[in-house]
Amino acid sequence: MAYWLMKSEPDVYGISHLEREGNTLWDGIRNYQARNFMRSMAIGDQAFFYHSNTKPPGIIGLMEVIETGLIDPSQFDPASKYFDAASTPEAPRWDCVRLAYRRTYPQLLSLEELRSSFDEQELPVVRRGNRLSILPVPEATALRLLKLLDPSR
DNA sequence: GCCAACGTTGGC
DNA sequence: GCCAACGTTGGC
Repeated sequence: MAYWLMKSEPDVYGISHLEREGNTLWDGIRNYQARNFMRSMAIGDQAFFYHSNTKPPGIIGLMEVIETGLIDPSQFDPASKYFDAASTPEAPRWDCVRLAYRRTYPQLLSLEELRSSFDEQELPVVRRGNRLSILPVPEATALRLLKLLDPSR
């Protein structure tokens, strides 16, 4: 079982949306590196939900991968901002996974706090200018994160 | 609003 | 294949 960090802007799609829906298709990823990380996900993997472009940014919740290898339908929808005219149903370019809501933490663990606890090797999201919206989290880092997020467990 | 850190595109 | 121009993400 692997751990991941996945960013989303709470104004667009935040942890409260996911809590309401129960699970969601993580679509709209249009970066090959991020897509390849999704391709390497397995059912049961845990993903930290990171609120980006907000004040303050940071980890707010936990999700679980419940389906993999799904074709991203938004690439074929001309009305979608994620429409990709170069992608065909015969050879889809973008795929995604389905994530289930697991929990919302009582307090957001801010980027500033993350920087004081982890270096760039342990948690790449702390690197200045890191734009990748999906990142792997090494197990040792994940276990420390879980403890920081919920000391009672 | 600024800018760092990329990724993408297209001319050559 | 190189690289300049441009676009995007996202922190500050």
